[in-house]
Amino acid sequence: MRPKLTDVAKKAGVSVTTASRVINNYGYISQKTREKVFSAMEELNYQPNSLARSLHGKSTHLIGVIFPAITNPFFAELVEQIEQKLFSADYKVILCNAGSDKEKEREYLKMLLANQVDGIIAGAHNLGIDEYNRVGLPIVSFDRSLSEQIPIVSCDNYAGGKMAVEELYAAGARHIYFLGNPHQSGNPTDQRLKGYCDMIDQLKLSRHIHTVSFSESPSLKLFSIKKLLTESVADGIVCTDDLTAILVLQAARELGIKVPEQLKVTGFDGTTQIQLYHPELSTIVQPIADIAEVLVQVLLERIKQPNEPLKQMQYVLPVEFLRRESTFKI
Amino acid sequence: MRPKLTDVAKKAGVSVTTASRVINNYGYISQKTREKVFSAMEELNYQPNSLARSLHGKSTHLIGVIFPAITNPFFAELVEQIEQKLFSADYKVILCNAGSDKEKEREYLKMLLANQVDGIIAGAHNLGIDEYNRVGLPIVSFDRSLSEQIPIVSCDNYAGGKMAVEELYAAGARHIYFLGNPHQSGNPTDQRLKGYCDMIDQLKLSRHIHTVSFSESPSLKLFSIKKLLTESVADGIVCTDDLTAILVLQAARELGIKVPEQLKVTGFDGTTQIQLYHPELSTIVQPIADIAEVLVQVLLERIKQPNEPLKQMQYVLPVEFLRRESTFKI
DNA sequence: TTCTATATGTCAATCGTTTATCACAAAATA
DNA sequence: TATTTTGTGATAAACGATTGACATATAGAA
Repeated sequence: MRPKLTDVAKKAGVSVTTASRVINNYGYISQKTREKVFSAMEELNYQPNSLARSLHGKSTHLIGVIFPAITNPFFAELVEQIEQKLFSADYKVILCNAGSDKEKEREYLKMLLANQVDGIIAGAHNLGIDEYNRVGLPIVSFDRSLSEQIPIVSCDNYAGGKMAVEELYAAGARHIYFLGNPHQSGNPTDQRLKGYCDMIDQLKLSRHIHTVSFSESPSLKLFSIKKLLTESVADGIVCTDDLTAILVLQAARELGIKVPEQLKVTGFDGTTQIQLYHPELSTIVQPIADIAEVLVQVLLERIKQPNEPLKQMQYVLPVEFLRRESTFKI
Repeated sequence: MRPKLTDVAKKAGVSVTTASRVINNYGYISQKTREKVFSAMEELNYQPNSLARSLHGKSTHLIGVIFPAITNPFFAELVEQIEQKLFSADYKVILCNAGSDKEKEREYLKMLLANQVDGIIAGAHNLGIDEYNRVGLPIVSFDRSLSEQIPIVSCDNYAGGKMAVEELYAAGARHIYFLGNPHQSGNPTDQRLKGYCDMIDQLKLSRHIHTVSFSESPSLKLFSIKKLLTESVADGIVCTDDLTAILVLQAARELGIKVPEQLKVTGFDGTTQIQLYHPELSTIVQPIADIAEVLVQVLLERIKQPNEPLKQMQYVLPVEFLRRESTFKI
């Protein structure tokens, strides 16, 4: 049995009240007693039961963080940043890896409520708006509008889409394809697509929109990309994420298509990992650290002042183009 | 204010006792009341406060999972597997990204205790044995011996080290270098090194052991790898992890060294991600799903029967060699 | 000496939920 | 009709910690 406050008090030779006074630092306490209690805690490896504490209205200092998959380097880096920032603010993370599973996300949401988290950062979006609306807790959403009440943080997906086309065009590509997830309303990828379309139109090129399912297995994805490359006349491809872009590079290599000479490719996300381990890939870089920072700041503000009206509903952070070999001009 | 049991009872027009009976499914309850209570819960979006519940001796069904960094694909995949398996067993994960920070790991350990987790899976090892010993909770360790009482799950690092040398030798390499983290006692990498040494001796080759710090920034790492490649006569390199191996490939490419003609390289870990996005790399594949399975099974057994003596202290899972282009025989 | 700041203890209520005990009634069974 | 089963409610104790009210004691200051 884990030790409790009474055990500490007994060991220190003081009353429970005094022990509690030491721990919670209120009332008059002599230096001597303070030390006695602390060393008793130390000896017993005592940790105040935060469950019991929270019952008293004290906050749990727990934040639920829901994302689709930490094996995706982008989410991994974002979650790690979020975790670090919350940790410095003395909050701890309960990580929910919801996948693309509606039921799992719902389960997790319930669990977070049951565990009295102080707030939620939602990055997985399998559930409908109303389910998030009913939570009755401070929530901040990443990259997707959940409801009127929930602020959204995202990068400038639209500008990213335009930028990618612009760069490919400047590098000489004229048959610029878009390769992304199947359309799903409300999805941030839509903005990237919109950026692509608008810039294509502006340049008086023609649109070529292809989709590969995100959830599809990468080997299948690779297969359909090869099909696309052989059947099309593309000399430029805007991918909606880096992993897809790498598959394109791979497919091109296998088919003997030279990048960037015959084909230019851009990705999206620009994680540190991809930048380091695939230094040949040009990409739209999301400001991951900043996104994390804003998510955390906005959430903590909501937690501290839940009744303040929202200052801002949308936080759109700028993206940057990282020019690497895959879009070099010949 | 979140709704409580009394609110549900009131809304359903029953007593708290009855409501509790419905939720906890005991005693006599008519179908009618059951429905009334459930629909009241539904309407209020009620979740029983798991804090209060746990106070009553019910388990939290929370597991602490401590790892150094989820941005490392190996840990990401392992953690994701663990999370999935725990979820199916109706346990939820509190993720602790401890980095290489002793203090942070300690903080997290405290937090997990305070939150009454049912058990811990420890994959970060900044802390000493005694700190884990004092926890007084079911713990399972990944890849490192923590104490006499704590079972360890790992892959067969020793066999992996031998296997890598064997493969490089078979492919024609005779100057086989070892590239890994600086020595740190108790570290599983030591076993990989030992495997390397034993096999090198057995083949009557000479040992060449080089280290690059794990925590070092990858660009620095890349720099020292280039230095190694230019200054040495290596024709084979055994890397202790895939990421390092990829840097070696990158360095070789930049230096115009042909892989596998002039240099053969093996990695270690063999995550799905690396296999997919770096299909040219030969590597020792750890059975990630199996490791997760064993970690979870052993832990859950400890939780269910904390007093049973441990059946086994070490669970060593087999590794496999994945032969790809980087170790092709010319 | 009297007053007060400091230091500690006792006691009890509280947080939200669970659960045991009693009590009572209606329905089903003998 | 008598008895048992089923269904519900009221009450209170418990989980571990917090906190306020109150009592008491000692030190030093006025």
